[in-house]
Amino acid sequence: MINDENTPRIRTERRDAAKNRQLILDTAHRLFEQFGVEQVSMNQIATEAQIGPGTLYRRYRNKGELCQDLIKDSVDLFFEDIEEYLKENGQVPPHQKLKEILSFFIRFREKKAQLLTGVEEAKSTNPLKPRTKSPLYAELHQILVELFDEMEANENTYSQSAFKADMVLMALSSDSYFFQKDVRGYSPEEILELLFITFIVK
Amino acid sequence: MINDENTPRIRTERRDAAKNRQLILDTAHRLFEQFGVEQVSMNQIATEAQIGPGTLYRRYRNKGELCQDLIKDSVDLFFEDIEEYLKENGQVPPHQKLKEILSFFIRFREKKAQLLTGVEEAKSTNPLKPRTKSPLYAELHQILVELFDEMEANENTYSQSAFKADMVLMALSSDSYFFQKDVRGYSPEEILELLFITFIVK
DNA sequence: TTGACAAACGGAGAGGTCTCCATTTAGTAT
DNA sequence: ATACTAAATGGAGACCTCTCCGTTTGTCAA
Repeated sequence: MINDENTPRIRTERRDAAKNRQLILDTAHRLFEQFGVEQVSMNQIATEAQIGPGTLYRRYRNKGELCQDLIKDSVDLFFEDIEEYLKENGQVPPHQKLKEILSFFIRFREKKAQLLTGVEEAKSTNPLKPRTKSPLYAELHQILVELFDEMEANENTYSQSAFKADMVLMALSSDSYFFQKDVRGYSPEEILELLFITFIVK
Repeated sequence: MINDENTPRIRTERRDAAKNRQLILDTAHRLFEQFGVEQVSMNQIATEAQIGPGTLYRRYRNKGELCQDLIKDSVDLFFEDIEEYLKENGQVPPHQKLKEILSFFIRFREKKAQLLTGVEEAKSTNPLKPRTKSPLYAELHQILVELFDEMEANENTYSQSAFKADMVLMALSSDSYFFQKDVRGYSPEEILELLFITFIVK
């Protein structure tokens, strides 16, 4: 039974730091609301919050991390919904569970479009793999893989669950999803259906 | 029989402009070669070429467009290869032609990795859809759609060729492709095989 | 209380993208 | 040759991201 944290000393966050964190979060939330995530710069947030840029960047290395923090609670709720659905529907065929979860995610994506896009564009400073770092991606990937595995349980084909899960999530990235909506003109429901046909049903 | 251009007057490019264009191209090529596309800024190119930033930006709105111009010839050759292959193999089953073309593209992608990534990151300034604008994307999409249609010719399922083509190209975008290589650890051949299994064979 | 010190802070500044516009210049018509 | 004009130029400057580092400030132990 190991302690939750075994680092020598858990220095609690200083009071002024905590206050500033909340100030940043509030300011960002307000500015994002008012001008849209895309239009607001880190600079602007720092200025509006009356803190130095250094202070802002020491806490969030880029706007993506800030968005990540702003959306954290919603993400937690999202996964709770999924867990609950899966727990209550263990006997439902996996392809149906898969579809339902994609539907969950599409709704989530629609509701949190701007912040989610903000999170995904954290590529700056980062040498590679922006999406991997996001816990959202990793956790969702894990869930999809398990469902794909469940689907293939009887077949003896070479497992491509991980790859298929990556493809599905790729298809639901801001980039691809809004391309399908805005350029190809599909509705969220049509996109769900196309994903289902393409990746799930045989 | 309409003339190739029916605009009132085709002002030919001024000599100094043409010279500058070549100067920019040469300078960019050299710097890209030396430091890598990613590491070279528009600023640096302008400075090195001894022209003002304004001059550079009036010709190429961003680094993506510059990369696009630098890679143009290779892209033309790439499509010539494809056309030739398709012309000579009209009777080959479509799924095989598809695989071959994906293989072509993967080789192309490997050879021109940096510039291709540079092209895809032209999202700045642009409100949306970076990939649509690229003629590479559009033309390749068209070819894939035709082959998917050919495959589905006998089946009477709801056509999803356009969507599938988008998904395949998404999977072969820098973002996804190098994620699969660097994080998932797949080789180009394995990626080709996974794409084939996922999108092409029934 | 009072150091001591790590954490937090702020802002100067390096370097980037991109625009604007006064000025220069290549072609063209006279 | 000369004048005209639209294209091309370049650099100042607005605004951005991000780092570095000297200074300030909570926190804790003595």
